Amino acid sequence: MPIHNADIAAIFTEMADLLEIQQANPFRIRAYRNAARIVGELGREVRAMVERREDLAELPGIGDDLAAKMREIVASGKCRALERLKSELPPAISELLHVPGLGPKRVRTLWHELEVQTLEQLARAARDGRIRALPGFGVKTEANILQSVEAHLSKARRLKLATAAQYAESLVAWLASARGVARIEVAGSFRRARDTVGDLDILIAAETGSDVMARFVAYDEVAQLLSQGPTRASAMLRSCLQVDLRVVEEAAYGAALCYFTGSKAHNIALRRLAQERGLKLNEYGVFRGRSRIAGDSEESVYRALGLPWIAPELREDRGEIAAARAGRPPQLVQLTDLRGDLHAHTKASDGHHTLEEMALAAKALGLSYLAITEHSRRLAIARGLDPRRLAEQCEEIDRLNETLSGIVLLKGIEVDILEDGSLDLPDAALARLDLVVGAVHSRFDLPRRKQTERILRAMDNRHFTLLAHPTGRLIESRPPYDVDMLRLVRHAKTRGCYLELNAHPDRLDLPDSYCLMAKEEGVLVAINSDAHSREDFANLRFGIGQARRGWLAPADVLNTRPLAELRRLIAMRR
DNA sequence: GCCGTTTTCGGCCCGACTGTTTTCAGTCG
Repeated sequence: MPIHNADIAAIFTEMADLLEIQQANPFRIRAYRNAARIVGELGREVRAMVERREDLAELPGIGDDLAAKMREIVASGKCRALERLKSELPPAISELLHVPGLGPKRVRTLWHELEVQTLEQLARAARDGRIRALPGFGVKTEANILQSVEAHLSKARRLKLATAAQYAESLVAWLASARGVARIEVAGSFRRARDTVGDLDILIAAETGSDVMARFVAYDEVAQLLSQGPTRASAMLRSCLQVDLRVVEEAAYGAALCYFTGSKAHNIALRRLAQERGLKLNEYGVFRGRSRIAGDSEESVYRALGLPWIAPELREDRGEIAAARAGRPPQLVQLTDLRGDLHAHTKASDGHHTLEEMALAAKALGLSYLAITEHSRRLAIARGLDPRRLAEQCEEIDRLNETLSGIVLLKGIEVDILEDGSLDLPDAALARLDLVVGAVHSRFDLPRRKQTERILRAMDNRHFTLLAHPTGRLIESRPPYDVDMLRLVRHAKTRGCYLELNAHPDRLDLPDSYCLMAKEEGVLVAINSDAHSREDFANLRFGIGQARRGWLAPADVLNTRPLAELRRLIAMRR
């Protein structure tokens, strides 16, 4: 069985959970959690690194011990240390840790005193009223546990970023009109533009006497108030989205924004930096002794730590602090840097608007070119084009371009990459297009080597310009197909073609770590809407968010180029 | 378990809220 990074990360996470219940050294536990995160976010396959005999211990946060465990897992699929831990503890007990309100101490007590080892046993013990008698527990805790378990069994999932944005924007509008609110922002993973969001962290700067907390409680989408203090409150919305609200004074707003934006790993690294400088960093500011030396703005906080401001999308402790420290923080691409969009559909296939409607919508967004890329004939369900219909559309585009001003339509196609790596339309049909976007829409189940070679072969076609949604993932619903992305990226480099970052909120594909890989390998990425309607161009902002998470600068993005340069970049390989 | 121009040992981030307590432990972010 080939071992993927996610498998290794899962093993380390489980070890951390079990060690936590065993009340092991907390820093040892953190080392495992840290390692799980590092491996999970690593752009490269650990398996390949092992095969190439690279030194895993060179990864920050990975030492000799964890490197050896990773090699063991790659070689055998197992980790003896985990097997040993599992033999010392009930098999399913780590599930209990994931119940809100239960940490290692309580799980341990439940296990030792009541022999509770599974979620079902936990629910039964709560219903029987046996939990309230335990030391440190009470009637209320018991009721909370029961409710949490039942909610947990019905599983609240993470929301896609675009979905969370809808809930966030209406709640923010409601809160912003409260008395005495000076500033308000959604922090957390939402601000970092993660592709999914577990909860909303809303930060507010307000005068004393503001009624914002009361207004929050009165919000009509609040289903349940989970906790409420003078400065902090949590609620579950009817949409099953949890919202954490925090109110601070303006002088602390920057420090609090920094704190609640995270990530946790980034915050820990910042605090460590503060400590090195003899300072203390918390959500109220940067302190030297008892005096606050920074905190009203994020810039002031970073400055006090000797750093330039770091964009939220970078704050994952993936080297951004070192880069900032060295005076080389990446200049990140912005929505306004985009000059065009290289992937869109019209009524001709499965889109909803006409060529002209799409062109005018793109122009209204400030774009100066738009590639029309319908599906090809193989995708019959989307009314994919055959050579004849494609030729007709090309003529229509030529005619339309004569009347349009301020926007140029490019002739393209989203051609299916067939199972053998050939393209779904003959070369003669592709040759007259401005660009060819290739995409995998079938046989997601091919083994890694075959899937990789399929796409490599497609890139070998001299008309191939751009690989659409390169991993094929659908967020929260379909995993990526198994493919060697590094080989794809390097092949794209040698063949002079490019990768897409599909901005559709269900895709956000390339994922951030592969954006970084493309950047490092010198392959340009096109941030495309894959619009099927006029409204879909708005999704470009989510693509930009993912690109920024992947450290992409304007120069790393294909469609920041003016049209003439874009044509030159596309033509180079032909 | 990791890490290191102060260190190969001894550190490792910090505060709010809840529920259970009579001053604080546990959990969470």
